[in-house]
Amino acid sequence: MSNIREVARLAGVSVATVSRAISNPEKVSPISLKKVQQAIDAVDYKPNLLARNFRAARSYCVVVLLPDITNPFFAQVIQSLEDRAQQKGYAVLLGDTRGSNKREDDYISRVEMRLADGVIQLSPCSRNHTQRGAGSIAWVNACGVEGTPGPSVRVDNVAATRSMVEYLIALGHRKFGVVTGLQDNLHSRDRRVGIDLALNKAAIKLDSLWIQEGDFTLRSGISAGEAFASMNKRPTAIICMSDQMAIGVIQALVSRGIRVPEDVSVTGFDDIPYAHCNNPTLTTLSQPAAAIGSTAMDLLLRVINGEELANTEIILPTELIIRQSSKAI
Amino acid sequence: MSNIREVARLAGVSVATVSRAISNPEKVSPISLKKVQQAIDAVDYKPNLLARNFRAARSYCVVVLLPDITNPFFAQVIQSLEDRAQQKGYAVLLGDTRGSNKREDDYISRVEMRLADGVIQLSPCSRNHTQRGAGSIAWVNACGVEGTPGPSVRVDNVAATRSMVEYLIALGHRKFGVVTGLQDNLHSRDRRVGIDLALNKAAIKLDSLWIQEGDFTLRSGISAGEAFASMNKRPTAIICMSDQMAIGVIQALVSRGIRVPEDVSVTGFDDIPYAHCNNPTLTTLSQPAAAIGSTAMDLLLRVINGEELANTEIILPTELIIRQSSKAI
DNA sequence: CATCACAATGTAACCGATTACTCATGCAGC
DNA sequence: GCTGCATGAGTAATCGGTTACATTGTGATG
Repeated sequence: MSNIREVARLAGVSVATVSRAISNPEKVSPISLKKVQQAIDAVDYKPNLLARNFRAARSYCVVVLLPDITNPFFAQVIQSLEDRAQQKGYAVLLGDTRGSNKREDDYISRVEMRLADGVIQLSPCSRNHTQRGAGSIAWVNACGVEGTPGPSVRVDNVAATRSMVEYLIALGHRKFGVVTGLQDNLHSRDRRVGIDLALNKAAIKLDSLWIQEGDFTLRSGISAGEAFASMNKRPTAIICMSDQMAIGVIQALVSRGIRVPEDVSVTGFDDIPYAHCNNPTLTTLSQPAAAIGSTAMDLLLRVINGEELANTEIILPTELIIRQSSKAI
Repeated sequence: MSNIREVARLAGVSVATVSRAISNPEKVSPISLKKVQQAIDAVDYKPNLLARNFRAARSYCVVVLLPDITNPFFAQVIQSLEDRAQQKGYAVLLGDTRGSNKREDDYISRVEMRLADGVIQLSPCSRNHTQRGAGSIAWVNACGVEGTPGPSVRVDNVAATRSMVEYLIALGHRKFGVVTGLQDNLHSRDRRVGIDLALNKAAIKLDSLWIQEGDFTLRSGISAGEAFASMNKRPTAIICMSDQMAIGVIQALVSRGIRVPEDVSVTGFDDIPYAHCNNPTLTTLSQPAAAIGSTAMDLLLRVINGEELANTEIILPTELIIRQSSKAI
């Protein structure tokens, strides 16, 4: 493997000149530049960026922590994150935690050990991570909830689900089912708050039998749908906290002969691409995945470059997307 | 930021002893070990792995090149890849190329510049990359096609689509539509070969009007479905080269009042999770995504560790999954 | 002609770890 | 008591770049 010293020798200049020829060509005479260029071509020299980064104490790498890359919503966010990262000369280390704290810690320690310059966390931060060094580590939260410490970008989950429930109430619904995320997930909490706000205002009570706990996946949606299908009395509208779960719920209901939306309306959250390819197409709350991704990356790069963003919180808009899976009672 | 010298000073030992205490504790006396441990705790020392890796000339990072992370099939593969990588102490750099050769080259150059130890390419290699150093770069192809140079893991695309067409012929179908990937994509070619083999054997001709070019995405499936919907004469079965396209095709057909499978059967390829949550559920060819991922990572790590695998080719089985979207004529 | 500014280049320290090599010490065996 | 060996620990070179600082040469200016 050729290194800078070999190039210098071949070009008849010093290593400093070679280094400058590569990173500050304007500081090198045209003659030297040409000699260096020829030597580089001759030995097919590629600078060792591991060495460069080591010297610069920068890895030009960021970790993206997410619970599940197979969730199309996250896939969209990470695609946009990565776009922006690439534009700025950064690479994205995939940190699919699958809900494991140990894996999350492993990835965070990569930053502490300088293999990455920062972390973007694509989920609410459930653990108290201030003590884990959110102070010392460049850290941005995306897709989180109200009250997240540090810089963050998110949507207003409370207002979003509230608008969904208000819409359903306007359609005449009074009996609601809810499919939540895991109980200790903060998304579940915020989205539930929005639901309760709208229900309380309309003086509607939520039957606890009709609250099913899921984990945002298709599979858990199917289970919840089966649970609803096997009930004697059913809600007229089921609000799901993710599109994946909504699609699962619909699948389970339909396969048991319960029609959506004729017998029951079902709504989702996220507006993943499959939402408008489902049959029936899915009424849902659209999150701006691409904007969340690029904004989060921009924030993180600013933090990495030393800007003091403290608790900068960027809130992006959701949109109620009305499709076939909901109808008036 | 504390470094090894500071720990050594604090512990009253040499840097060599600290280094050994961390990586070869059995070579250090219990007394020194304890002093070092205390010093490490005292200054909250984290070894700089960037320095370590530089010294070792290893990045413990691999690049995964894929065309589109929002395709759930790739998401599943990469999840399994990453699992295995993490087990072995490696990290996964996400290389979503979105079909851009420039981006692909950017990622490959990260390996040449030692920021990554190897590449797993999750798509057929379309360009002649032997000259790009598939010889010098640790490189494994996954999800490719017959005749890929270097180590690879894949399914038999020809046999798979052939079995699908044979199944449809057995159901009585004679008029076939096909939704392909991009024309120059090698998957399209192989899968087409399988289709043609089965059709030729049954002496069935393919009408070129019924061959639609897509790009494996939902969107392109919708376009293809619209094209079929607007035809006067339609095939009785549409074979799609990805589940995403099949779901898009079904969506477009159904929204124009064409029933699936009563009016037309539609089949996919991949068996993504949405395939069995679609309405109708999708008849498709299942690829072992998780096995592909872990096998590819295992292969790559062997190559990185100097094993000579040459043209090792691992072929994993597909399975014909019959669901609701196909029926006898 | 002396002085100075500036451009181009070279020398060598440096980043933070690992590790080959050296050295000191202690103990067993004769 | 001497030799030989094992063990533990220290010294310093090393990885491949970057860059502060030193040096040289050139041309402009008074």
